[in-house]
Amino acid sequence: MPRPGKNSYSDQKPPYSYISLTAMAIQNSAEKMLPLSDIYKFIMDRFPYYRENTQRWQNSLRHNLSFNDCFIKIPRRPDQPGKGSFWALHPDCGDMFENGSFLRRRKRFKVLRAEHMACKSSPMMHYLHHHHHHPGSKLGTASAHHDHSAGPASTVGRLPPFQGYGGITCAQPGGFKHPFAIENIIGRDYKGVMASGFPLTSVMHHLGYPVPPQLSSVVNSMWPHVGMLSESMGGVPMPASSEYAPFSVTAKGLYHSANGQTLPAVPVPIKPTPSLAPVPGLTGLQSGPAHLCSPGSVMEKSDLLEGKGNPLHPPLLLS
DNA sequence: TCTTGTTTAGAGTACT
DNA sequence: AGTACTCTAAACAAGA
Repeated sequence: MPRPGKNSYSDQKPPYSYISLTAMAIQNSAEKMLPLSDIYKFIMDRFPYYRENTQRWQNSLRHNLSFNDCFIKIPRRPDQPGKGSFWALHPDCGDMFENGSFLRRRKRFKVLRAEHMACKSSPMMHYLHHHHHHPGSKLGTASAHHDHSAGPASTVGRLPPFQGYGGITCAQPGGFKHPFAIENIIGRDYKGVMASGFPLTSVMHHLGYPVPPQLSSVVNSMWPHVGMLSESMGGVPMPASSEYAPFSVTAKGLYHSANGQTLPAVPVPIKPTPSLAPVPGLTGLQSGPAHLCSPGSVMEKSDLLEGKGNPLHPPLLLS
């Protein structure tokens, strides 16, 4: 069996669905929204597999963007010339991949008719609505001394300080953590991992603060093809990895909490390809639900309407 | 013309 | 087994 590492997975299909790849790209962007071409670029940069047969997978990807309610289209402003719209993640789509598999969602995200009108037809209005009524979040309050408006200095300079949905509480009063936020991707045990100082960088990123290179380099070493904290965030430049980080990272120390227990910190395909060998020290995680995203569960829209509380996450404890 | 976006359809696969 | 989800293909329209 080929061992993870050098070029093992370079040309193999990544263990992610197009939906997860797209969400990754969007979530990784500074503004939490990307034009189609940038989504393509992100995927091709990170996954050599997708540098071929572009017509095929790009068609599928476009299909996914249109078909799935978890993606919303945000029109360009008149002063933002360019082709196509921006694509963002629906603020309520929550933990689509909470079962730990990035190949298959637990449940398709579907918006209600009325909301669909607001989000799909006029997503920017939806964004404005949410942003207006939910200007803060638990993440925000956790660092209340920071000026929330001091977001990422709009690296592209083409948009207003659109912070994406990552900081919007929306229907999750406990603090919305997007499934593709690094917190959810690499682990749920905040307390344990916080001890290593790791998710702090993501939180900082969420809040729009520059991240010290020494911190972001840790992140990049764990999830290099995602590059959550890339050069645009002031972190170290992220090489286009030829490996799939979840199976090749050497982050043993970071995956273990203080009591030595191994954390379910990697996205695991339901049916790993033979070459997707488990990382030493992560045995037992490659099969079955990993629950790596959060202990919360995706709620039906009807549940939301019935006011059954936070459907996704308990309040985030940062202390 | 090329890119983007929408829609329909069918096959394959995982989940319940 | 039935259902749900993903992937692929294709046709078509609209806009840059």
